Amino acid sequence: MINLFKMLSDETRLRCLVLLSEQNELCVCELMYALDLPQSKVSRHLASLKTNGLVSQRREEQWVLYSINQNINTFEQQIIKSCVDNAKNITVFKDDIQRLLSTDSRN
Amino acid sequence: MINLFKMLSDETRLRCLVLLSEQNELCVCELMYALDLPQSKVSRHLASLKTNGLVSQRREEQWVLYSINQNINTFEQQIIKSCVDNAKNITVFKDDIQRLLSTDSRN
DNA sequence: CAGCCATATCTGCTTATCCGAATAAAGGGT
DNA sequence: ACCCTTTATTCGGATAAGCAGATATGGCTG
Repeated sequence: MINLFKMLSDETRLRCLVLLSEQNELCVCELMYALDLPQSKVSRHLASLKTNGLVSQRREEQWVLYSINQNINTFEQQIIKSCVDNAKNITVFKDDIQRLLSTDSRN
Repeated sequence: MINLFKMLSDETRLRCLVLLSEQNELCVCELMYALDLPQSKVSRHLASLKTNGLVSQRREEQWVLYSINQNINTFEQQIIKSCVDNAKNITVFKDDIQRLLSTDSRN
């Protein structure tokens, strides 16, 4: 539990998780674009989400696609779902999704 | 959200919240006893839970009784409930409750 | 009012977390 | 082989968080 909450207590990671929950799979550059954050920051936080088992990655050509790990336990699912629901009322998260959908940010 | 998760990402605070969820009201010395932790640690973490609006306190004679703040929002309620449910499967938390109930730790 | 108990806070310290900038690695296309 | 794009990692520094032990505060009791 502690580790899950540590992962959720950083804004960058929370925003990544919310976007990934909405979108199945996203590459780092799409997340960078949607979050409007520098590459090293996004990549670093995705790495820690992966280390803690919350996301998984697969490579497709030059991109690395991240998604919510399908093997997370019920508790983790519950909490993340609550976050995603709650995020719908919060400007930051709504803006992220707006930006994500606004253009094709993967080149 | 971030603040809630920061509060939940420390073991001492999480254990306090779980105990308080089960027991309505507890004074610091009961929590110290149940958690088997030094007074300053328990008090410090209760203070930060209070600062972040998760618990409230009232004084009764020589004791200060803490309880889950009744004004927390739906999201916070949801998350804390999930924690309490999940804690039922985890040894640390079960032991805390055992110790709490084992004697009258308030003098 | 002195002493006791419960609790809060301060002090000095250690460790964890986060950051941007720079560099490395890995694949694709020419 | 070389360059370009995408992503990962390393580095040094800044800030935050956590701790134990000591001290302070505040109510109660004799």
